[in-house]
This record gives sequence, C-alpha cells and structure tokens, in this order.
Amino acid sequence: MAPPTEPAQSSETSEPAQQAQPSEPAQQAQPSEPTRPLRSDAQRNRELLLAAACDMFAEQGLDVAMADIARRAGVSNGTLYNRFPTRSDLIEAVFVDRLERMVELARHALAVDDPWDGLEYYLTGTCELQAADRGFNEVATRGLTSPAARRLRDEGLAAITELFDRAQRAGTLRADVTVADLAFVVWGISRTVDMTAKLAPRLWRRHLALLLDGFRAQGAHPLPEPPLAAEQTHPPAP
Amino acid sequence: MAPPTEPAQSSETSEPAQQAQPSEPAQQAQPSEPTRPLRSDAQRNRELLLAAACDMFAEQGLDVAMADIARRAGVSNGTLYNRFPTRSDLIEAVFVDRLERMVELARHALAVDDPWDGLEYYLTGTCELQAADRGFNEVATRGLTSPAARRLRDEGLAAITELFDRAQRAGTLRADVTVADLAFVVWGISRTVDMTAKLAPRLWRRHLALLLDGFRAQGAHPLPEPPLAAEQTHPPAP
DNA sequence: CTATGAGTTGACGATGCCGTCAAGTTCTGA
DNA sequence: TCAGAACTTGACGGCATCGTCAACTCATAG
Repeated sequence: MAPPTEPAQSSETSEPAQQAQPSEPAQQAQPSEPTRPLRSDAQRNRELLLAAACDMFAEQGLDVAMADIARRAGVSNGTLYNRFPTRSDLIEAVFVDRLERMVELARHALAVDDPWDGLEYYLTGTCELQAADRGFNEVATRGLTSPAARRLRDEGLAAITELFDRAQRAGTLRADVTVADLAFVVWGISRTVDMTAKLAPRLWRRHLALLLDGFRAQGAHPLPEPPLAAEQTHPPAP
Repeated sequence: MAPPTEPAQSSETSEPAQQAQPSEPAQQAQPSEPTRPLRSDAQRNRELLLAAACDMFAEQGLDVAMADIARRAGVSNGTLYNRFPTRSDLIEAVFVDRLERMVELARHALAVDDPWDGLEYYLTGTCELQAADRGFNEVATRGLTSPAARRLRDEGLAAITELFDRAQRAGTLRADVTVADLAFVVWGISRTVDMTAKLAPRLWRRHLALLLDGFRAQGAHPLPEPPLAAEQTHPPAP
C-alpha cells in the first residue's frame, strides 16, 4: 500500500484555513449521566460559541478574552459562562475533534508500507495541524485533561507505540528512543511555529527534518539521559 | 588543548543557583551622551533593583509584576519606574552579562581541539544557561533589542560562525545547515525546559543530544526548506 | 551648615479581565 | 394557548496590573 497523501496539503498559511468547524451532535451523551438535551436555541448558541472560539483560538491563541469570544459568537458573556463554565471546558470542547484527527492520522500511518515513512507521515501530519492553528499548537504542548480527551490520547498512543515498534524492528528508528521522546518533536516544533509563523511559515519543516534525522538509527550516538517514564508527558487529572 | 570543563557544572536545578548578580559599574557610559552619574543612594537602589529583578525573573519568568520586583528590592514602584522606565529596559539591564557569557562561551569553544566537540561544548553551555534561569530562557528565544545587546549578539555570531565553518570543514557537521539553524536548538530546548523544569530538570539534555545527532554529517538526509536568511532570527530594532 | 535639585514615596486613576446574578425573554410540553 | 422551566442578558463588583504625579526626603556642592 502506498503512503496516503493527506498531510501534503498546504496547511502552513497563517490564516487557519477554516478547518473542521465543530458540529458534533451537541452535548456529550455521557452514558452514566442522562443530561437532558439542550433547548433548541441553547443548542444553536452552543454551536455559535464553539465556532467563534475555534476561530479565535486559531488566530490569537488560547488566552483570548472570554468576552471577545462571546461577542464574536453574537451572544452575551453570561451565555458563554452558562454553556462553558470554565475556559478549559471550552477548549476541550473545541479541540476534541482535532484529537480524533490525530488518532486517525496514527492509524493511517500504520497503513504505510515502510515503517519509517509511516512515522514521518504521522509526525508531519501532526505538525501541520500545529502549524495551521495557534490554539491547537498550544493544546498540543499543554495537553487536554478531560476524560474524553484522555481516552483519545490513549488510543492514539497505542497506535503510535505500534508505529514506533515497527520502525525499531525494521532498524530504521534508533533503538534507544521511546514514544515519550516524541514530546521533543511536538514541543520543539511548537516553539518554532510560534516564532516563525509570520516570518517563515514553512520553516518548521526544516526543524522537523533535522530532528527526525536525529531519530534515525543510522549514525546514532548514545543518549545522556533516560527517557521520560511511563508518560508523565502530560498534566494531572482534571 | 583539551576541552574546557566549565559547562559540566550541575546547573539544572530548579532553583537558579544565585548566579552572576549584576554588579556592573552603574549606568552605561554612552560615549555620545555624557549622562551625569547617579547619586549614591540612587545607584544603590539601582543595584538592589537589578538584583531583585534578576532573582524574580529567574524564578518566575519575565512577566512578573513590576510592583513585586520593587517590593523585593525594598523600594517603591515609583523608584523602579524612575530607574527603568519600561520593563524592556530592566530586562536588558539584567541580562547583558549573560550575553557576555555566551560570547565568552563561543570563544572558549573555539579553543577546543575537535570542531564537533567545540560545537557541542558551546551548545551545551548555552542550554545550561537556559535551564538555570527561567528569565534567560525566555530572553534566549525572544532576544534582546538594545544596541548593546545587538553588538554582543553580533560578536557571538561571529565566533559561532567560525565554529560552524570549522566543523563543516572537518566534515562532522552537515554541510546544508547554517548558523541560523541553531535557532532550532535554542527554541526547541527552550520549550523542553519550560515543560520539564519541575518534573525532569535534566531531560533537556536528551532532547539536545537527539537534535545534535540530526546536525551530524554522517547519515544526513536532504532538508526540505531553505534556512532562515541573513538572520531575521530576531526582532526588529528597539 | 545650608540650599537646591536629584531622588523617593505611595496613593491614585485607568485599563482589562473575570465570573455572577437579578431581571427579562423564549422555548416547550401539556 | 399558556404556565413554567430553560435560557439569555448586560450591568456590576472584584481583582490585578500598569504607569503617573504632587508632596516629601535626602545627598551633595559650595
């Protein structure tokens, strides 16, 4: 099977390219808690808010003023707080779909024949998501903490681990790295994207290529520190 | 000549190890502008402020409240603003000495016999400075803009360029990288330091080692993007 | 010793953001 | 159609930070 071509699209424009407006079927149907459905107008407002937040996060980062989001959505700040009591709630709601995309990406990557190409495919795709959306770039480093997000993260992690093992078995990925070391990719590219989004929006690819060469088995030199253990890669429970 | 051993000290403690309290001979003697010397008490306050700022920047980053710095120095906020009208002024004043250290480091590195070792020595030293001081870690990515800082930066750049050329001539550093690509090291490690200073204060060394392996000529794969040109690496004039 | 101006003080107004709530509006089920 | 619950509104109080300024203090030159 040939590598999927998806992550080749030009997604390093500064303008976040109107992506994946969240249109989930409204409030999460937690099996354990039968929350009554939202009233129709409330539901509409919720979607307006998510769309507004998605746009503003993408353009200005996760720290935009809550009131600005409400204004952009065309509702009052009271409504915003009604629907999403904390900023975190809003962030989680906006970015779950992106996590889903990452999981999908990892599974696609497993379908790539050559293990190294698969890994590269996955990382490029992930970084493209980061480069396309300032908000997601921050999310990717800070991490999300909701149970739903954690579940998705674990799913993704499983796929990536497989991706890693495969590439190590093939002898192309150096043997002394762990999935935890992928944090360096996310973190590093994240900063480069921050710094160069305006000036040189494609430069992160160069950073990625260099770092990736450091992950190759060929010519690897011993590493000075043990990897981060058992995924303390991300913040404690909500 | 054997590699100097300086950057081996354990400077990755979270507590910034009381380093290099600024004790410069008071206000900068600009040759063009014969500013009258500060009154003795004012001079003392200036030093108290620099010391306080140095500590607080190191512990809490560059965004600490100005009033907190003044309080820690034992003076009123009015005095702080008197001495340093803007936050930038204060930051520049606090961190010039660190820039000097970086220049020094680069020159030391040139004294190392093996070109690659010299490069590694320089980068490790720089990153140790970043890891030891949250404020400097931010400065290293944002950059300073005062004329004095720019001059120092250019001096350092000259030394590093020589370091680079030497290593490329020796064939250990890959031929398709530029000094501008060192930004990836600073930026990347900067983020890793941010994320792991509490949890795993030495982990950045692993990140550095991986990235450094990517800079080796041996087993280099072609890079997808041209390097950043002529040093737009840093922000516009003050 | 004293006059003078450099330096200090701390209260103050301005700004921006957060999150709440009582009063008003709108949807929905009967 | 209508009652009542769900939802919205926007003004408000609270908080933190910034930078200023008139009144005061103090170092220094003469």
